[in-house]
Amino acid sequence: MSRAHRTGNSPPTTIRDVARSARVSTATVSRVLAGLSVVSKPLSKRVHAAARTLNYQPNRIARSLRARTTRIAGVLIPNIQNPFFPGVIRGIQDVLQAADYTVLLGNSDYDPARERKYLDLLRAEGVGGLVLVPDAASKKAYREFLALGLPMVTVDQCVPDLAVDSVTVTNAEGAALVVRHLLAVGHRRIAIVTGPKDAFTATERLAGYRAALTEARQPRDPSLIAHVPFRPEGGYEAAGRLLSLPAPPSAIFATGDGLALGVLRAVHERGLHIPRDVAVVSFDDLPWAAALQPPLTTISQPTYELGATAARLLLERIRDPARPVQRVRLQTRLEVRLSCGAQGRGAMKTNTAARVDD
Amino acid sequence: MSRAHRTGNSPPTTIRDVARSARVSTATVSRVLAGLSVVSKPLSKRVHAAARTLNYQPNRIARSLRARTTRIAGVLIPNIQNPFFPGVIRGIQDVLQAADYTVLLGNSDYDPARERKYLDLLRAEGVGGLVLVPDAASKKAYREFLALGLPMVTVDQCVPDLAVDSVTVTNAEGAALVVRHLLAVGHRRIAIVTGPKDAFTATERLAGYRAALTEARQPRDPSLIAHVPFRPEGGYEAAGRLLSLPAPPSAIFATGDGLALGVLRAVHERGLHIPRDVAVVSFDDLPWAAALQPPLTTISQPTYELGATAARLLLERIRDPARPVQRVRLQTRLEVRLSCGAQGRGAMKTNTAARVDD
DNA sequence: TTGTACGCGTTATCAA
DNA sequence: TTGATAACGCGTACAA
Repeated sequence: MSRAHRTGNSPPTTIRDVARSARVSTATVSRVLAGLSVVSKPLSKRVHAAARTLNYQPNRIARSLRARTTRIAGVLIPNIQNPFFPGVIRGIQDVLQAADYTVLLGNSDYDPARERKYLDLLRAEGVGGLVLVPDAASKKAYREFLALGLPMVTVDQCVPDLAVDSVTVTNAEGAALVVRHLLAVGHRRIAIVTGPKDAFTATERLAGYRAALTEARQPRDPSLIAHVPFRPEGGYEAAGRLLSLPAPPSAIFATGDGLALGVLRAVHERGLHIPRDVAVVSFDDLPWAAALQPPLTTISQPTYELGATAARLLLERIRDPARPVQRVRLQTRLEVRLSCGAQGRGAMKTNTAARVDD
Repeated sequence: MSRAHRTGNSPPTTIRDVARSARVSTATVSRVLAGLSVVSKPLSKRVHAAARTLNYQPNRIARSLRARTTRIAGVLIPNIQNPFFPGVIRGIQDVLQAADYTVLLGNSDYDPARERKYLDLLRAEGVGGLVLVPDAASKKAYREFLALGLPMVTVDQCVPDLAVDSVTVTNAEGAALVVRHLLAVGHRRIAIVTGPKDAFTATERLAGYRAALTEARQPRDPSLIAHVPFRPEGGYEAAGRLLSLPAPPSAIFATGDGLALGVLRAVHERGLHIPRDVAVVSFDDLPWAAALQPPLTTISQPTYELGATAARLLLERIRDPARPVQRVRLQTRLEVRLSCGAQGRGAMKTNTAARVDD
């Protein structure tokens, strides 16, 4: 009696309720609903009917306990507030949800300790797999996770000598595209503001920058290369230094839109005009890049696809843990707008934009 | 033998392993680790030692099955890609994680069907509570969730006649701040671009706009009010219409930075100068607002605190399901920058900025 | 204070 | 083909 009117919520229907209602055993109900085993037509019908009328939903927790794994996938991101990630998360989620997986999201905040803690938590929650934007610092933790036999996929960044599926973009090629375009438009002193030396994307983009310069037989001035944290403040500080150089650059390539925000601030504070006094180009193409004045020329990344692909890789690995490691590269694309000076440098106008677009 | 070298991963240690190692019963282990019941010193010590050396982590799934609830909290957001939400999520996550809760994140995409599905899923995963950015469309689904006795908190938006804890900001007051400032700076034809009529924040901000106009005894021109979807395209379209008016506004108040992005594009496309030809003010103060040229004057919202407060309310409600409903309002703040024409309108310069800042 | 034993809701094994 | 029953790992009556 006291149970009956508890808080007004009736206890959820279990497999036993369905079994009783259909006058079969719980085993039969399970078999019918799993659809694997063969059950006779009449019983099957009765079970389905009972399940429907009782609005039976299998208890995922009990199922997990039994199966020793859940249909939950962990997603571990260094910083949700970086506007690059939401698109990725979205892609991951859409694909996983379609496969009846739920997403458990974590934020490591670029802190190895926090990351570690989250990894443990995910394990404890019994996740069936993990999509991860790795941080160079915690290779050991990843190894442990992998050693447990848990499926794992890396997005955006790679952990060099870890045999794990990964999805990244063509960082070097994208950076080279930028530099080639800048050269074509007439720039000669091109600076690069990139992330920490141990960050995979920072390194690759820097490599692309160098390659493009070499390929054009341009000198490489080390003072035009800045390594800073991947945040607006980093870009601000780096741009400040670069613009104070005796021979300042005529173009600054920020390898991320966050960085570019800081670069822009430094440029504006000095009253410099973009692109007349200095061109600014970036990497990411976040939604606001086109709204800036002048609109920002950037490398566009397929964030959604990055996530969706990672999720697909994860599902495949869950299905077949023994399959060979896959390393997928997604294409980047140069979005030529005005901040690079494509149309603003008088005699130097070129049709690079058209050339690049195709 | 075949089990022994499975995939190289030893089976996780259970409470039984600890019990055996400490030469006590599983019940004692459970009691010691829960710390509720009283256990004698020596046994307690042995248990702790055993647990530590075996690196025992209680299985959360088994625990959930037993407790009929999990230490997972659901978070349901209409759209992660809206840069307003990551800050909120971050706040939620920090607080919940500190309380040993994990966050299960969902994206409804403003689609009631998807939202519905996610709500069901969260229930199936046995979440212990829910933090929700509600969508007017699915009031019924929320009611059901609540009827199940599941703790729930609403952020950013309110569901008017639903008795549920909520955290929102002072939308009307913020909007009024904007309008008063624009009036003080000399604007008379002030347009507002806001969200759909059934969106709580859109309505409140519109109310603030109206109130400020009335309070200053200014006429209200209905053609200066635009309701559009809360996305850049909406802002673009609305601004286009407004600027084509026979008597166009001298200032446009976009009630969200996403909207402002579209407004800005429309203004730029017409070759209009901000703030000389038209002022633009916004709501949210996303990280890039200050990097625009001119820097965007906006109402700043405490996104992180919004999330953190919601999480705290949720924890409190979980602890005490019977406590009275709490509706918390967080303060907004006007960030006066240049897009409003505070310093750009010659004779109309005022010291509003200083007045507002304190 | 400690231990035994049951049940949470499933699925899988074994007999019938 | 179907049903009884034993796990999965934990917490907690209840008994000792």
